[in-house]
Amino acid sequence: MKSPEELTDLFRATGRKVTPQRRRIFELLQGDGTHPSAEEIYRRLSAEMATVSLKTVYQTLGELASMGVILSVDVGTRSMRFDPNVETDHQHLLCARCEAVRDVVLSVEVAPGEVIDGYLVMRTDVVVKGLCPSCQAELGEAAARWTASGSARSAAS
Amino acid sequence: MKSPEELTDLFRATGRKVTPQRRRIFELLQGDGTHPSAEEIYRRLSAEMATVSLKTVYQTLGELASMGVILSVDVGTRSMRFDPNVETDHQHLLCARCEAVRDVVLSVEVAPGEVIDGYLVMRTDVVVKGLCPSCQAELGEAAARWTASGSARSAAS
DNA sequence: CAGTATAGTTACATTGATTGTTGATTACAC
DNA sequence: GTGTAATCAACAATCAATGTAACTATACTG
Repeated sequence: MKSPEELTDLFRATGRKVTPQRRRIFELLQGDGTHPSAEEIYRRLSAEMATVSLKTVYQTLGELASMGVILSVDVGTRSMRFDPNVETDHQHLLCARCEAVRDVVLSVEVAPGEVIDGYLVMRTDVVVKGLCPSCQAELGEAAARWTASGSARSAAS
Repeated sequence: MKSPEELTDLFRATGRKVTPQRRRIFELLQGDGTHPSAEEIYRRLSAEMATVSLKTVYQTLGELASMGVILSVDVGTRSMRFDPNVETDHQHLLCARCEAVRDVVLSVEVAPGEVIDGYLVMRTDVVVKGLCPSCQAELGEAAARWTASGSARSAAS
């Protein structure tokens, strides 16, 4: 992701204003590989700026996403997750238990521009659902059974 | 998907009751390849049974899904889509414009049971986003531009 | 460096999909 | 047929996300 300074310039250059709340959101996202939700960013920001509104967070994240500076990722958890990694093409790993999300590079067999079953392909999104290392550790040998059973309801595709 | 008769037996065998509304939902799902949402099923059902409630539809679809008779599919549209095809392993094609969903068989490079980046894999879901044939036709040569621009907001992964 | 247009902020209301609650109704095993 | 547990319909509630409107602050301008 671009640095907070670069984002500040980019925002001003595109007629946007940079407020303390926005600058802080830029900083919080920098190098964050945990794919936080808007609520999570809001939680962190609220700790320092008691009066920020959730709306401000959604708005800033939305602008960053529409500018292509971050990615808004839908992995089937109820809420959108935000990913500062736009440099490398990648897919996502989702923990079925704790909902941790991690980037993973996979080769995708369907490329944009191709036509498959009559559909003109734009993009292909892959979500690999499994158990993260710490959830495996917490579950112990129950992990194999948990994965076999498909975990929670809603097969999510 | 199992036939309405088989489902009736299966429901009774598992202590569930089969009401006219449920039987009709079984029938509506039979061989439906359009991946209807709960609202869509409700819309169709309401045409014949004016007083059905949306809750009943959600409840019945939820039970069918938890019994493994249908799949509840999350392709990033706001609402869940339901898929009677549980026989063959497949992935999904989503039209970015009209939100039509179609099954597609793709080879997936990550198999359940494997460990990737420390994650114990349970399942891999692929959503190929593009333009369906009729939307391409409606857009004409604008189709290429539309797909290039990524269409609507929210890159959905 | 002050003035001001305009974007951003907050608090609050609203939407849309889905789920919870409850009292009335009904399927179905006996 | 009848009893009783499951299901139903109507309504309220939830959760993520967005819309509204009055107020505030940023960043050009002179």
